[in-house]
Amino acid sequence: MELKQQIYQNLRNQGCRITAHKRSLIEMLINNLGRFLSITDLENLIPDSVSMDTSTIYRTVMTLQEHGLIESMIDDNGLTSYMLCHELGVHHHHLICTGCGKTIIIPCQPQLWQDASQQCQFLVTHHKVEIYGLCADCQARGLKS
Amino acid sequence: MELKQQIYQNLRNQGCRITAHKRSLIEMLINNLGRFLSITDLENLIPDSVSMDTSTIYRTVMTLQEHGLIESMIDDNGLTSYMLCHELGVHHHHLICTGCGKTIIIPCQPQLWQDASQQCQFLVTHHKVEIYGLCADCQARGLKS
DNA sequence: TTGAATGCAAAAACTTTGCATAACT
DNA sequence: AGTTATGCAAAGTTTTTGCATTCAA
Repeated sequence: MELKQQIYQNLRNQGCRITAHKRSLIEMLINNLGRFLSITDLENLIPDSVSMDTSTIYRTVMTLQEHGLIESMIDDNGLTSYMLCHELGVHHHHLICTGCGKTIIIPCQPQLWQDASQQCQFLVTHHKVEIYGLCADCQARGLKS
Repeated sequence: MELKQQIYQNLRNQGCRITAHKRSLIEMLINNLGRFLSITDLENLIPDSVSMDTSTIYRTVMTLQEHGLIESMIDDNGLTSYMLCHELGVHHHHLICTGCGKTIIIPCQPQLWQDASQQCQFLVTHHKVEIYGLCADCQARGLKS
């Protein structure tokens, strides 16, 4: 099934309605697969033909998150950005390009902190790993970090 | 030299004045070494004998951060917390107890991303690694994650 | 004495909420 | 028809800023 249809189906299964606004927003997220988008980014991506209130964007990304369809990331300024989950349910992390926003998936390697946590009997519940830098394209474009 | 004096010296060297307010705030941070404190935490820690405006707290932690004396961390709600640097200049990460806020230092493990980044020619500039969970004490106290 | 630090009040930035209306199924 | 979603406006939070005053060196 096409990604979009999978998402619609997932939402419908839990009583969500597929409105024109949700379609637009999901469209924008699909067009930016692999790139984190802030609320402001999303606002700017809304096509002129659509009028969507900011509160609707907030509410919609919250819905998508509750359904496990998007992953989020908090930047150094405390602002949250979102993107459609890469593979539903597969835990991973990202290399995040500060030039263009593109991300590259990297596997999670919990063994890297297992020794330390076991040693002091620390019970790990969750973690945050984000690697920032410049992707090959942005380096080629001459962007500096 | 005592930690407090080191901090004062460092600030003085760059033209900062050691005011009564800064002393109080640094005192609070020293009393909570190894524990991240939010702005609200700091406000609550101000002794009754001292009156300090919130804007002063913001400005002071910013000053300390500019001088490289405190490290910060952004929680899942986008709120920033601060603590005095463990060892100035030594890069590391933390296991962070969500029960009591205590942290345990763990070394940085660049092998987490080195393979992947080299493979796709991604130039890493900085990164964020935070491991959350419950410390031994909080588990013993019966706290659940 | 002079420039940095502070309090206060106001504004800015971001997010959430209540309610009447519109839209989906 | 019944319920969810939306727009709008208002309020809530957190953070920043301008300016007159105070304080450290």
